[in-house]
Amino acid sequence: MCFSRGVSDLLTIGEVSRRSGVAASALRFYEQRELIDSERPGSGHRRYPRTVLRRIAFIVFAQRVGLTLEEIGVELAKLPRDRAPGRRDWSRLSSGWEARIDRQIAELGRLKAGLTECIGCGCLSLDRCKLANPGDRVAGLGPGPRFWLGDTRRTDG
Amino acid sequence: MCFSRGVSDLLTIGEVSRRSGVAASALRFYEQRELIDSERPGSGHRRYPRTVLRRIAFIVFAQRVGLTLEEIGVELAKLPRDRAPGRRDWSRLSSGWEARIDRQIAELGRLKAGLTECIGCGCLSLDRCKLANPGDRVAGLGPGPRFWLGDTRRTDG
DNA sequence: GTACAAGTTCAAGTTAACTTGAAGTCAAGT
DNA sequence: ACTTGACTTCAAGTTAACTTGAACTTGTAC
Repeated sequence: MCFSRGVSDLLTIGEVSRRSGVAASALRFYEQRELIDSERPGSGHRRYPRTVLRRIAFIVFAQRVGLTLEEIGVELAKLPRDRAPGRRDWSRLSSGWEARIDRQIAELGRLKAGLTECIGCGCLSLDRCKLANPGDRVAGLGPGPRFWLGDTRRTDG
Repeated sequence: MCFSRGVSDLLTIGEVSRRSGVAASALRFYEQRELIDSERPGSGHRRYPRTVLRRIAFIVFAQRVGLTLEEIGVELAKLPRDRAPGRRDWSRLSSGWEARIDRQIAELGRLKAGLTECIGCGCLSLDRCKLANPGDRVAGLGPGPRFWLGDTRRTDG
């Protein structure tokens, strides 16, 4: 419980974890995936500059929006390496998120409308209701492992 | 019953798979999880009554709505065992789905509003923005993976 | 100087919902 | 009878995003 680090610019992994709400194991995992990085002065213990917090914030936000860590890595790679990323840089990366959320909302709306229709009329059946058909599906939507629900297999016929 | 058409009433697993769009392996898996069942007359091959299609439809829909197979199993267990489930039975089971979808939409709406605010003002930071950590869902959700940060909130208040 | 908290690596485990593979059986057409 | 395709079981693999555990080292408070 020592907060005597006021002078130093660098944060330990525990401090970063506490400040970000992201577990230390997750931070090591992110580093392994090259989403963040750290210095190792002397002891081998990780030290992070404060800017890592913003990077972590980006990762957490992006996950909420539905990006995978791989996609997030691609986005992060677009940041300038020669200078500290500014507000505009971050903003550019997240510019597509609103549209993405809108699409998710729209898809849920269609699902809801379809449910009302299908259950209201009692035709809860795969023959009749296009709702469950893979033609109209959207992967990565909402909760649940969409990977397995999507059309991994061709369903022609 | 009286005017039975014999075995032609029963479907093979391949037929059910084709009609439902659900892979045969998934059907076996569902049976193992006791979400559906089958007869085994003679050969050991599964034979399904047509009513299984409606049951499968329910499973697929429920997944789209975001229920896990375990939750779906609980729901299906509420169906009457002494008679064939009717429209009302199915409808009762899915009565909460619309509200559930509405909650998901509302949450996405909040996310979007928060994004506009946070990115617009450039405060993309975990310190300031409550968005990334609504309640305490990000930190300390207990063991196991925090899948997608979107679903692990069975404990919502 | 000695606890003990906090850090390290690495491999393996967790979760959901399946899929894949191996090795064998059954059914239908010719 | 033979061939082909559909079916069977069972165990193990897949995916993402981490977590957990073991064995060990470093940092610091007293």
